[in-house]
Amino acid sequence: MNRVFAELPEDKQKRILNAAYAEFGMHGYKNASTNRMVQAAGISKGTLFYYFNSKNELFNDLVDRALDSTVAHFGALLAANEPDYFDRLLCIAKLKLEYQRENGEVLRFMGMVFVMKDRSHLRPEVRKKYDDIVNDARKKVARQENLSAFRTDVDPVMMRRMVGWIIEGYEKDMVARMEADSDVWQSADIGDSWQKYWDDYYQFIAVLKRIFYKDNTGEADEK
Amino acid sequence: MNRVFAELPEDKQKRILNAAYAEFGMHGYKNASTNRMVQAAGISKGTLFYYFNSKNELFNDLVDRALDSTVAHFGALLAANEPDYFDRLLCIAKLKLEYQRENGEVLRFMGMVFVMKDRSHLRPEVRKKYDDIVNDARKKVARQENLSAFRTDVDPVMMRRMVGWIIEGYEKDMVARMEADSDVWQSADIGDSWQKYWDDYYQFIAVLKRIFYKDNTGEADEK
DNA sequence: AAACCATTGACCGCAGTGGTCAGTGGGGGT
DNA sequence: ACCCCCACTGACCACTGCGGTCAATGGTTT
Repeated sequence: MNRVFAELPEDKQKRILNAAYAEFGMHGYKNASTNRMVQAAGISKGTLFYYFNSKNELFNDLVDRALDSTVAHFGALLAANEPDYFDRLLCIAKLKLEYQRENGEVLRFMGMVFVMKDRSHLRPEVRKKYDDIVNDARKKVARQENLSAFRTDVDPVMMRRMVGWIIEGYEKDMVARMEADSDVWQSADIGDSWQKYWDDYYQFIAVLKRIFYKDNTGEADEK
Repeated sequence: MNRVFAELPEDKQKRILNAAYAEFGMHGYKNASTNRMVQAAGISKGTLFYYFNSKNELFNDLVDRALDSTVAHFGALLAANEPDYFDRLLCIAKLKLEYQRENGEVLRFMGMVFVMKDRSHLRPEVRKKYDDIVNDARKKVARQENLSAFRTDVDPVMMRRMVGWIIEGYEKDMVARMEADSDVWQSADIGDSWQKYWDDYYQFIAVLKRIFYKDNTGEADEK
């Protein structure tokens, strides 16, 4: 990366990075077009290659930045120790959706990198950094597992998988709803609609507890 | 579609169609390459365009065939009336995975058509046929809804969504496992490993019933 | 005035696209 | 033996879009 880029006004940097994140995130490494990037960023082709010498260098730089950014945002989470399984999921979701709102391109980009089958374009150092971070996170999450409050008539591993699928589905829905409402955000007070989503989510987590924890019968004994 | 193609030996037809299904399914309409298709099918480029006059005609023909094929395979399901919600899901899954095993390319292709945002390449008649079938299926499924056995302490709509996400996740897992085992199938007796998956699935459905139906407490009262 | 340097966009060679068509060769009719 | 038919081939076409380059530009500093 060229020194000049680092000294650019922050908003211009962001415009360029976001355009690149979005393009890679949508089309993957190979099908991402530098032409579309520069058009979206509002700069000329020459400038992009002046800042980053090649498509590959740009890509690796983006991965590196995205890793730093996500670690900075989610790192604290892994240190904290919320004891309840679902409350911990709630924390994760909160951070994730917060990050999604202000940095959606980066998350989609990281998702694409995560499922990318061909990693030959990742520089070894970057690939190592990526693997280290992912493994570290996995280990820390595993250490926090505590399923003692779960109902005992269902295999806990299966239960965790189920919960995972449900959360995934719910979050996908939530993001879709948020994107549908995103034009409203531009003008109206964000706090309100944001709160609405969270009320929904709290209720949703409460349902999960009622279903998967042991001290609730199928019949309504609370509401 | 050329008359000559219809008079081809069935296996040659299938080889060509499957190659095309796979290519479109993997890369979408625009990025699908007729070159890769003919290579995978083991025919020459000229032949493909002799059978189907253009990429677009081929695509529409594939959609049309896929619709007929899936309707033939799943049509009976919508008429039948398995009263239990989960057992009905089980029927669906059984048909789906059966179809998947012998016709995986078609399912992936249909999935791609289903999520395709740009439908400008679908001929109007084919688009209409597609929409009619999808809407018809939706209506019939909705008519069969009967949630009276579900626990009453959770919103039934939310519950149905959760079940949908779980099933989706489980099936994705199952397909992945099946693909990992697919080399085994080639030689060993298929019946056995196939049965293994179904035992798993039955158990999985039993768990869902235990969790989402009302007359089970959180503690083990059956196993 | 001169040197500097961030920025531009026309341009390059290339890879891969959907589609074409003169040519080929085996089978059947005469 | 002949020829005609026609399914089939693959070299070829015009074209698009790619990653990447570089002479030219123009504002700023010396």
